[in-house]
Amino acid sequence: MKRNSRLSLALHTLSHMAGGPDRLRTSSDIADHAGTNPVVVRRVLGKLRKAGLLISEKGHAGGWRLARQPQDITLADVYLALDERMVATQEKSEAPACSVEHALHKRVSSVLEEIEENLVQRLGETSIAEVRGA
Amino acid sequence: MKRNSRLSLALHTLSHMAGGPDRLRTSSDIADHAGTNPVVVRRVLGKLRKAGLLISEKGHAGGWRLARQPQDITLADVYLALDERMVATQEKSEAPACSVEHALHKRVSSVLEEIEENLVQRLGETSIAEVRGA
DNA sequence: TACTAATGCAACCGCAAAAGTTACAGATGA
DNA sequence: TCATCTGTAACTTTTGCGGTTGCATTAGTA
Ligand code: FES
Ligand code: FES
Repeated sequence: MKRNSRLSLALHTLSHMAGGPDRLRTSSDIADHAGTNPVVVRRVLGKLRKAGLLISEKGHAGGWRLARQPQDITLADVYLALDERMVATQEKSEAPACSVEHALHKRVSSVLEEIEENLVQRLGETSIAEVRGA
Repeated sequence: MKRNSRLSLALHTLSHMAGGPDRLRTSSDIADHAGTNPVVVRRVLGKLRKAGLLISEKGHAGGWRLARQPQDITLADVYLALDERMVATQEKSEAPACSVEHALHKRVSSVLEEIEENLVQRLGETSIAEVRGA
């Protein structure tokens, strides 16, 4: 696959599921479709399951399906479920040598934070159903 | 450093320069301040120079300074200068097995593209001067 | 002219994150 | 009882990126 694959994989998979929300799909099917492998799929979808976006069923004839209606799943739900931060720094205390202008440093961080929030808000305005829709 | 370091480094550096726009700073000074090394700094700032945001002067007593007034440099300028794409896939033809639903695939990509554009637009609303400002 | 100090750039190293892979336990329907 | 699917852990492979070294070039300065 490529970079940023997790969000991309999640979105593509959910979009497919949006048509035929009741049909169960195995991680193997999904992996074939997405050009990756079942374990990677289960890793990503597992996060979506923990976030309550998907339901998985074990055993024979098991698989994955949407936990809600497509119109009730926003891109922000997906983004947040993956727990990545694309804009803001994944802060690790990063102490700068910038002691005198420490205020400036925090200022930069907070601006980045605002941008991140804005992104999430924007993502919240589109649902999976709309992605599929048109 | 950490993840997303290029945008972060660029923003911090420009913010510092916004106070004292005429003073020349060497990549070495900047590296010390940012906790990295001169070559990395020159790599990142080089992109900003190509984008016309910075001017570098070679030779003895050379260094870096802003090419424009801080209020005329937006975060979008910086983001675009670095030529990264945080949301949209850095498309590499990624041919999906998704032949039947090819339209859906493109749809997903275009949604991601819209989000990316929205991000850039948001970044365009803040200038370096404002970051420093307050 | 010689010396010093800076950028610009290419080539490489090393690390860490992420994908890919293998293996297997547990669950569940046939 | 068997086949099939999830859940997870452990391991390997790939890759992006910061870090490092080296050196040509440029430009002040003595
Ligand atoms: S390191 Fe000085 S502002 Fe961030
Ligand atoms: S792979 Fe099917 S929509 Fe992208």
